[in-house]
Amino acid sequence: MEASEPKIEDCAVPVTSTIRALEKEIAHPIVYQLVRVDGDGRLVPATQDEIMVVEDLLEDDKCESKLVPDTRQISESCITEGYLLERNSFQVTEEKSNVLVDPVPDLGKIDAPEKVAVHGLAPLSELSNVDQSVRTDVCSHSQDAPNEDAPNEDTPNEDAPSTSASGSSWKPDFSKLEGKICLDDLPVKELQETFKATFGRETSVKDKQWLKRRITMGLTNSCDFSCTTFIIRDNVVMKKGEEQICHRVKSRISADSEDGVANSNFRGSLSDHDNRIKDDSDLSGADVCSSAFESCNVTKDLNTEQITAKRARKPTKRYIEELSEIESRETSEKLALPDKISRYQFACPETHIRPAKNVRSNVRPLVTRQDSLGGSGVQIPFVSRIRRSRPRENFMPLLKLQPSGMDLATRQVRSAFDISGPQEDDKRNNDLIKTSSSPGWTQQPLIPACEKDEHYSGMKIVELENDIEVNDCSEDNSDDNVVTVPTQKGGMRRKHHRPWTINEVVKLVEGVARYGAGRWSEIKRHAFSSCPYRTSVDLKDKWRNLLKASFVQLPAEKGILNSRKQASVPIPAPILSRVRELADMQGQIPPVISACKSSGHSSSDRSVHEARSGFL
DNA sequence: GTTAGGG
DNA sequence: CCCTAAC
Repeated sequence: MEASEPKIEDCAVPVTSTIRALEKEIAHPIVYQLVRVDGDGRLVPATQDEIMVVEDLLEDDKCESKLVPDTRQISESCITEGYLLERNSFQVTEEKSNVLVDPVPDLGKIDAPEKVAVHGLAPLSELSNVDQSVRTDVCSHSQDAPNEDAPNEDTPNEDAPSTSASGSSWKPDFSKLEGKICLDDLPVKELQETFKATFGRETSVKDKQWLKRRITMGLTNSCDFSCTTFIIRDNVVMKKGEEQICHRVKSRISADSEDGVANSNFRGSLSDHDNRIKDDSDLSGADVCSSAFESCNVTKDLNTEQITAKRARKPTKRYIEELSEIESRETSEKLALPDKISRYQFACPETHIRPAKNVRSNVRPLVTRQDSLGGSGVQIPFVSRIRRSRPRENFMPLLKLQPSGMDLATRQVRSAFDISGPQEDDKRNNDLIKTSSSPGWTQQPLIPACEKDEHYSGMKIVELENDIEVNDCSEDNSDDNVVTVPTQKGGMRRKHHRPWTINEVVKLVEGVARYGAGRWSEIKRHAFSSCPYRTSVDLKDKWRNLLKASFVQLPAEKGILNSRKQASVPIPAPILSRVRELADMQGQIPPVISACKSSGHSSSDRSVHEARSGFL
């Protein structure tokens, strides 16, 4: 998708690693450097113009954040740690902590480097080694940091604004973290409190799972927290000393165990992606944190040794859809996406699906994804459950075939009598069948009077048969011209839905008898060479349906045809019997039904292939 | 390209 | 009939 686009930089994913001195008003400005990842992976320092562009973008972004109360929620989905900034003293404002990546370069301005406000976090494994004394310097979330020295633990931010995005002086309050806290044990209210302490804003979310995930993730992603002596394991916040096996635990963020709801869903829908599971033990912080970047080919400098297990199989569309459903369900609780956000999505052009690892961690780096399906290559916010198949290609012929307001049945009836019906190109045989379902008629099905089947001849045939019947048989013998001659429309019209005629059914059944079920190509070649509109898949499908119908109908095997008042073509019972017989021979009989078969056996041996089937 | 199966 | 995974 991406690669197919004529791009200048050969799929380079422009990523900024650092931006320099953009925040003049900040006490301790972040020192970034703006670079662009070149096609070969080199980091190209940004030009002055590019920096200007980014500055503007950041300005916009800041304004935007003020308008959007809960930008952080999005950013959390986008945040990707894994960057160890060069300086050990950096300041991250709320706005700046949002990772805002526009992964799809506007072709019009490819030279402009993509704006990336890097989350000021090193991998947790490293940050946790940071001396606490530098904590406030390292991780203050406030712009002016008035009380950066003493996060007041007695008054846990009761006056903190509900939306901290606009440069509030909120600081995380970890006073609650004295001792162990098991998030699982907390009631919703407590969780909400903890949420507030963690994020500095109120939440009305009652979903415990969601709260726990948010808190865990928030703490894990928080510099402040990681600078403490606490770690998180399995929804339990505990002192580092108490944690024995903390090595990989601290990286697991909130992994499966806590992620009850969502993860179980993932499990269900992902059961075929086995390697997911096996990755379980391999996960490390760097792996988790960098996985998103990894997908973006930015991992060159980052923990590349972790990048090993790749998913072997591409996920199915269904997987993507279900994933989207889960995500949308989660995000729907939070906020409506501002338009701006969509421009800042973090999505990896290389992968329209996220690696499974990302799913498992609660970092949700992809708000949107590349949708290569349907060949559009367009980036869409979510893969909603839209119609999967491509739109009907040639419905114009269909419209032509069904002119005016005449409904199908009427048209068919008319054509049955009126030779000069509008659809002369249609085989009248088709119309014969359809007639049986027409309103005015008794449900007498019209059986093709095939010479070989006396059974059919025994059936009562309605008046109009004689005419049509001939046609039907003619089709049976040499319908090629009729079928193959589509119409004056040019090219063969491939109707998207052409009801199966009895004749075709018979041919199919005979074909199955002759070549065996499953040899659809063979059957198509021989028996349906004159029916180009029946593909082998069609034959298979029809056979499947016949099979089903036959066993449904068999219990009440009247000699009559199914006189159900259905619009579909009723299949004569004898044919169904034969279907069943063939199915029996070919071992296609459902075990349940196989017991009660063999009763109508005799009635079905009328066809030419009866002898064959007999000795078979 | 074909087959099997789900939708 | 469409779509897709597997073969």
